[in-house]
Amino acid sequence: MEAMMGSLATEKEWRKGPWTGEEDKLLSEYVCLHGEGRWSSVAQCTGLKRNGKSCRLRWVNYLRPGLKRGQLTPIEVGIIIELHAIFGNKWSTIAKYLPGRTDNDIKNYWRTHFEKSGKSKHKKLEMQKAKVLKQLKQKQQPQEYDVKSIKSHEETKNETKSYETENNKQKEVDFMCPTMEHQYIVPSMHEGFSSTWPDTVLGDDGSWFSLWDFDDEPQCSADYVNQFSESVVPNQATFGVGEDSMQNHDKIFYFDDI
DNA sequence: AATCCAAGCAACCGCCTATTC
DNA sequence: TGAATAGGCGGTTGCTTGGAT
Repeated sequence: MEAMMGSLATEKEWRKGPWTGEEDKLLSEYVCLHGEGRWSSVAQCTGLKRNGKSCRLRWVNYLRPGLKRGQLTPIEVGIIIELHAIFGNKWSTIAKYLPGRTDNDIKNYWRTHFEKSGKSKHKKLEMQKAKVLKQLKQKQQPQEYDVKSIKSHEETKNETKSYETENNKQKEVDFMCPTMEHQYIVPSMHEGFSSTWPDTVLGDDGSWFSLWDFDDEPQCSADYVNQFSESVVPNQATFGVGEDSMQNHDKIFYFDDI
């Protein structure tokens, strides 16, 4: 009876606004003990005055291990552009191909950089996006670079969804540890990439330009290309970083080609 | 130094779907 | 089978910060 009354009272007193360190600690401890899920029980078990949705969001977007902080790398941006052309505003789907980035991160980035126009700083990206979208529409068999493999991957996942929902343990593992497939699809996420590669994206002429207006000329070293190439397995989607750099791949996508 | 403004980000809201009873 | 509940997702809001004037 008391527990019930407490529960009812709690529902009317959900805390909102920024999370404190203490709240983060309580939530993290809860997840460590009970795993992800059962978010509505967090308040009961920990005394947190946060509702289940708020707890889940805080964990997924901020506390979850393995999250990446800081600016998106140019390759991540490229992946987002490509996947957005395929999936539209399916941020959570796109996020699955960018380990360490959340749907919220991607959504915020997209909104900041692509949904606002008129700023010269972003015009090249706008043009690049428009070009990608236009060309993808024109091609019935949009490549070689594998839109198809990504799509079939999603279909396969849908088919196995019922199995996964019956297997919560597996679901948790999938959630915490992106599949190997995903990791191969997004080689840019490998350690060291973001720190060694300048913040550039491919321009209309095939050359790289800086996203953040750095004065330094972007560099596309052979080491980088090799590192990139070696991390890609056959028959997986890959994302081009330059025409000269990756011609040895059977399935490759060049911005220039579309 | 003060003010304004845009970018970035965290968090909330509402809707939809899946699950449970 | 239908209602209730929980979880997931996309859209939106509001706060903070840093740069420009």
